[in-house]
Amino acid sequence: MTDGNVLSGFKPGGHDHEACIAAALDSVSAVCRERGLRLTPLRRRVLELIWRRHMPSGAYDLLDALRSDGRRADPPTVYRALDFLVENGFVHRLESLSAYVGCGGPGREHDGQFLICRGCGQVAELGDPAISAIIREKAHALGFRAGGQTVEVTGTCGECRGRVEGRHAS
Amino acid sequence: MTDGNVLSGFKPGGHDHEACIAAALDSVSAVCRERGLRLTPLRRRVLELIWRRHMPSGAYDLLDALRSDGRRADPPTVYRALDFLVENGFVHRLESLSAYVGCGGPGREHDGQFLICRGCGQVAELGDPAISAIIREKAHALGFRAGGQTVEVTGTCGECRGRVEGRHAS
DNA sequence: TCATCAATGATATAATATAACGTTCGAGCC
DNA sequence: GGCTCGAACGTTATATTATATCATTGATGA
Repeated sequence: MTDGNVLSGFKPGGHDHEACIAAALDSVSAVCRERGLRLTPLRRRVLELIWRRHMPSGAYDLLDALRSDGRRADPPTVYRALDFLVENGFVHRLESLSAYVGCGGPGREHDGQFLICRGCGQVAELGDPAISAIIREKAHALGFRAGGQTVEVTGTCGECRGRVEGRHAS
Repeated sequence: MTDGNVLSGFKPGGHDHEACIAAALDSVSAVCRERGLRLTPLRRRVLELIWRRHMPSGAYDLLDALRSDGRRADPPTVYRALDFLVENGFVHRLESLSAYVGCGGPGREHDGQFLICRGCGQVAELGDPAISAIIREKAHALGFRAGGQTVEVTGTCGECRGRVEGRHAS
């Protein structure tokens, strides 16, 4: 019973992370070319840093990382890059964490739904139309016209639960 | 096609706001008595302020209001009261606004879903089990055990849409 | 070449939130 | 009543997240 709505899953330790970063950058790069958006070196670098950590990044974490590059950077620098990335759907902001993650389906219109693991800190992104639709419908029934949806679920991912249960099991 | 899952709707201008505040306070008061929780004057006052504004309140708005009471207050004062109110389900925090609203179904276990009107700033709260359930199920299908859900929808309420459409209509 | 506008640099400050420690207050017990 | 204890609150300081503003740079097209 798998479904096709997982935009980005929990990553087991061993996945090819460099390839995964490269694929994300290429994909965003292609969308920018199509749409005439400017993926400047700064924006590209911020996007890369977000993918590289592979877990929600705070704006000030990114700022520190930019400074480690040797680049002078202040808060507006990183916030402007984030604004660009979020507005264009390349990165999502997790409201409940004040943090940012790469979008698993950049260029595709969707409301993201996020599963945030309390154990490992990783996040999975769903782009499940059934969830969006039921929320939109229930809102509509109240006369409310829905725009953007924020759906964030905290809990425990399979891998983390496995670890804990393994430790506690008889 | 109404349903019973609206915990707190958009309030038309003319509703009896004093009664609505009083009812909320009484209800929380009763739950505290049942559970042996201490609804101290400060906590009660913060809760009342939240209901009185009837729209999401920032912590520093509440702080200013407490100071207007003549009371000395600093950030930890209001944050501690909010912690108590949120932990016990008397108030919800809207992550996307960093603001707080009164819970429409205090004492009842539920994941709240919030409709946030961009026009009037008011918020409606749903406690819709179908929404919670589908999110929990989709998460479960990925091996994720869901804890708390944050569901916040921005959009336009019926009343505000009516106003805008009225103005623009032929 | 120059005009223009988007992007970035740079400084300052706003808005939200918590850490740490001291003081008061109230409930239960003697 | 007086004690003890812990929760609530007071108080100071600081951390974290975000934006306003104006100057500068740099790419693009007239």
